[in-house]
Amino acid sequence: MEYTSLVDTSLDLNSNPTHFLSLVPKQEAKNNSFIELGLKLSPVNDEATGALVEELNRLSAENKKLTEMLTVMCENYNVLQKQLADYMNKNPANSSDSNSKKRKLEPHERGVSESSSSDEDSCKKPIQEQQHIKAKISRVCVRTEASDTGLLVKDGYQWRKYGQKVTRDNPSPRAYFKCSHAPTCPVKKKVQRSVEDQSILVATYEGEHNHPTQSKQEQASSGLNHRPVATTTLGSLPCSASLGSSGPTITLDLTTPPKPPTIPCDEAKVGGNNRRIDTPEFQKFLVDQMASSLTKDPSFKAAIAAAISGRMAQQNQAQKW
DNA sequence: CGATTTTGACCCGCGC
DNA sequence: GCGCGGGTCAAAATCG
Repeated sequence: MEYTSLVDTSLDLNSNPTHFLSLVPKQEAKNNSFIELGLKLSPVNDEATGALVEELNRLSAENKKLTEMLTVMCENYNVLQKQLADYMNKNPANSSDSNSKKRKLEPHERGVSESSSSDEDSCKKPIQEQQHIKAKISRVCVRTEASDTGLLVKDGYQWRKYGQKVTRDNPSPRAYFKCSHAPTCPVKKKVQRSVEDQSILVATYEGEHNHPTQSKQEQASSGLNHRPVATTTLGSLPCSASLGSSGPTITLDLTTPPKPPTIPCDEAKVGGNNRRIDTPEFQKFLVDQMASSLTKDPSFKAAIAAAISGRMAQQNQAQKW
């Protein structure tokens, strides 16, 4: 059992669209709802911006409370894990299967599974240290066309591929990239297709960029890979987020049109509390978690900015026609 | 012709 | 100590 399964915050951003739309006047929400995500791409309306800042502050406070709740959950998880270990010791026959399949974990898997231990630790570690770790490694999942075999995840930065390997646990090759925008930039990126779903590219970023991203024009011209994000209203994008010690994982579905929220029953339970994911309180938490995850990750911000500006350019073109 | 990608070789940490 | 596997290097190939 992985820690992340207990705090799986996977959600469709569209799960509660009214929450987003209620923050700004309808007309503006239609065109500028991405502002909730901290992407100040165009100065629209000072009043609306002020209201949003206020809303963000309120959500930050809520987020703090929820972080405390998460800490409690971590402790509960530790207790459960100990109980499981005891049970496994008493019933070795049941555990033989997992023992026989001893294997080295993928780095990104390690990131997730280590989240069990490191998140355990993180419950005790100072918050500053946790944030330091989270700033160093982040993961972004991008859904692509199944037929698309490329390993390119454009995110507003310029990358130079320096290696490719086929790893043991995943038949798809893993590509290694270095940031080539600035020679001194220490950031590295690993991109590999997900074992479970070949259409999902998992990009793992290590380090932080010590330079600004590409210019808006460059981003717009490069666009997002595979398929441009087909909407400026990010709130309707099929998207999910999950927590891990290696930082938040964002999954963007760039291939499917926005769908109504569909949350599997078993995913709708959180931890042992059987808390429903569709409660307003929990959805608020998820949305807040999403927003903070997105705004924390500069690469993701750049990717969204590129996608949005690209889309806006498309719309401008369409209007001219 | 410079930048980028490809790919085999090498290095190094880890488990046995 | 040895083998395995992930990560990196660097020469050759390719691209624009």
